[in-house]
Amino acid sequence: MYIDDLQFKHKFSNIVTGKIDEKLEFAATIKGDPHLDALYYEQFLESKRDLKYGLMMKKRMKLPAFEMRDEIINLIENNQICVISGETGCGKTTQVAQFILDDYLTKQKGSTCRIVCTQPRRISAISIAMRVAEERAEKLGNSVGYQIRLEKELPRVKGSITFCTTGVILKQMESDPSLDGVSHLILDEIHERDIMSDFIISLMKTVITKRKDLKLILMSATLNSDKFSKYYDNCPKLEIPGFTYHVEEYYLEDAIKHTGFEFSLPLNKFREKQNPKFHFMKRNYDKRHAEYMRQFGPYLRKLRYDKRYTLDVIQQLENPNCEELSYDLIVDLIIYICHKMKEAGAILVFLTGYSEISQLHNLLQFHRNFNVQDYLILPLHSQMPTVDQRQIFEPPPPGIKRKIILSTNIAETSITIDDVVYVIDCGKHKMKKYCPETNNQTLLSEWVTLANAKQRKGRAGRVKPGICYHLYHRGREQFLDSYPLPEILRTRLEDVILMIKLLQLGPAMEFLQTLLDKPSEKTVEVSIELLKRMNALDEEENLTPLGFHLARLPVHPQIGKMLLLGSIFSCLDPILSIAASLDYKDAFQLPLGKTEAAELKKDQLANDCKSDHILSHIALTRFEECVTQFQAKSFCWEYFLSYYTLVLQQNMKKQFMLYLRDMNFVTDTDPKARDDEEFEELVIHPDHKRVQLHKKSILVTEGVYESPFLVYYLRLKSTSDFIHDATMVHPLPLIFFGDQYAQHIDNGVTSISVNRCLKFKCSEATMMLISELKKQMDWFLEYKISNPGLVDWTTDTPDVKVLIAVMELITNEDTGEIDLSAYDDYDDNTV
DNA sequence: GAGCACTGC
Repeated sequence: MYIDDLQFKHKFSNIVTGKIDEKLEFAATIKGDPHLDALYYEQFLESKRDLKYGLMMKKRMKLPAFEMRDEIINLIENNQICVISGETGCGKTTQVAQFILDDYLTKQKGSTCRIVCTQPRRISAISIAMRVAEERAEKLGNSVGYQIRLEKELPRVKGSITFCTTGVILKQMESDPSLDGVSHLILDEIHERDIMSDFIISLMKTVITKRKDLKLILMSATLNSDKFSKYYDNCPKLEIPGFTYHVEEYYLEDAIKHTGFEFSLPLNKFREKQNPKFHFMKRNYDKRHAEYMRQFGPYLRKLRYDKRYTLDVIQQLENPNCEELSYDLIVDLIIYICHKMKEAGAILVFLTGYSEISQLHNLLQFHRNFNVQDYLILPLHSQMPTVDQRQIFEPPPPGIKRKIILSTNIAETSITIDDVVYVIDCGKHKMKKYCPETNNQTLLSEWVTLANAKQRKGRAGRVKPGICYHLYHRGREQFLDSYPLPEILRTRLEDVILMIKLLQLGPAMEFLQTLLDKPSEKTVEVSIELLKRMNALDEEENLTPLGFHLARLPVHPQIGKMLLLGSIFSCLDPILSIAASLDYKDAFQLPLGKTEAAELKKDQLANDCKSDHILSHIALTRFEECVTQFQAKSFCWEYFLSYYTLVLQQNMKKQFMLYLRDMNFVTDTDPKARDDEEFEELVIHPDHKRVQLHKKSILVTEGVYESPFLVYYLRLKSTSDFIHDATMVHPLPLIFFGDQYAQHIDNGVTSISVNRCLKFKCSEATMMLISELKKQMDWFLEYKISNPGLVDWTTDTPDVKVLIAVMELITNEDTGEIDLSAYDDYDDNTV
């Protein structure tokens, strides 16, 4: 049996080590269909006579893009690749694809036109598709459609436009890299520089050499469109002027001038209290002050010379703390706008995160110069329940003077509120970063870039002229970066590397060098190392059978491996829930001012399971058990859960089952069909660092741990080094599912170690037993992964016996049959 | 003792 296995693996590696070029050789050119051409032409003429079409056309004609219609069509027709740039409001996203399609339809060659337009976000893919269908006086599913993960409304195959997320088209290209049948690929919003866009831009460089009849249209904001044109050998570029209303831009100096705000003197509280630390604080302050003046002295001197601001204002700016987030200043500004500014419209305040929103919300609630009843204050954060509410988009109810939205950068691109006329930009945002040298992920607040500031300002000018306050002074501006660091330079690359391998693009490093911005060699090395350690790549960096499965699954590789093991061990249902929750997002919400109640309900739901992972499964199971939508919504309301997140998690589980069935790991797509017992098993990330359990984990309140070990998925440094999700585990699962297994005999004492950092004392007999079982289990798992198929638990074969023995051993650990105790000096990563 | 934002046939 195991000899077959080796042969299989050998054959397998031949399948996946080809080159993408060979696949692309078979790329076919698109053939026309005269019958369809005529039919689509007739239908097009028909829809043009529709009253609604005419009405929509009047609006479309006002868009700047419309005036450049012929230029755009000619540019695309005469070039295989081009860049179209334009600011928000120019209409490029809704019009360019329609120009192309209408041109084909009119020339009676509609059957040869199939446009795919990618969007970075799910919501935009749907809403743009709906808008475009409306403009064409059609329903979705005729000439316009969309596709996002787990949701689609596809248009007719020929003569159509499909709006999809970049991830969807990339996933399709894994099996169809030549984009068979697609005539135009439009990559929209590429200036955002998300990983998917960067990746597809590079991938297309190879594809277009073999698909000469495929047109590639790159669409970006004007600011950095040159970069894309240069990347494609200076391909032609067209700029569409934007259309937004003028937004008056103010800075910190103006905010101080308008409100008369004074910052508290930095050392006051220490002086008052005769604090013994005063001298230390003073030295510290003096140093910061000197540094600040070195940087901004010239600017402040210029201000004095200009006389545009009073000396009082300039003195405020000389305080090195003046650019630090001041809630009092923001409150004063909001009051100033509410009392002094006549123009109706909502106020949008950009803050960095949850606690800032919460604090400002509190201050406004109880401020004596601010009559809360007159205003509608809405916090906006991805984990607050308000994101699912329509209130945010609707005009304030009668009797309410203004809508005031306190938001994170979610309102910068993802959520658009049309009636905003005033923007207050705190000048900072939080950003996730990865440091390969320390293998740390961080989430810290930092200065925004000029591109962010511009985008925030633009949010005030969507319906009429607006006003934007940036809470840093003009002197700061020259020190701000132009653009945010592209996402590909800020993350680990395991999934990107697996994609490179599945697409047969050669050595990972070589391909990554061809990207618009190249990730550091160290990051690539660290990621390849992890994939090798997981046994997803072999020593020559080829996909192993396991790697092949992981590359195809639409989840991060570690979560994919968990899914495969879950199916082999027949405990899929909880594993599917955990995978959906970890890979997508936690469904628990954080309602402002009700966090304690939310925590209590969470604990109640957890029912002492000592696992955030099992808790996510409980939440989803209880949700799935609800019979009616009303029940489901009440359940969510009671436990502060997001209905939409749970629906998506539920659908993800179904999707995972389909994948596992196609890979032959299961035969039935009912997740509970073969679950034998409840036991979970997770990927282990050992580290020698001291870490803290994040407060959102239910284990935080747990006083006594039966076991000193936790497994986790996400570790992120913010105010401290936090583990965000955890499950208490006993030593044996760690030994069986951890890697780098080794045995030791030191001075006659036998022990077992895993992950090079956890060492367990045990008797020699135990060691021999575990070692033999582990060896056999690993063989069997590798075999099952190379030759997927159901494990037949009813048979008596040695393999099944091994699995059953392991499962019994693991689940009965607390019976104390086995002597196993942790070495103290090795348990560094326990919490 | 605490939670930027996205995304996958």
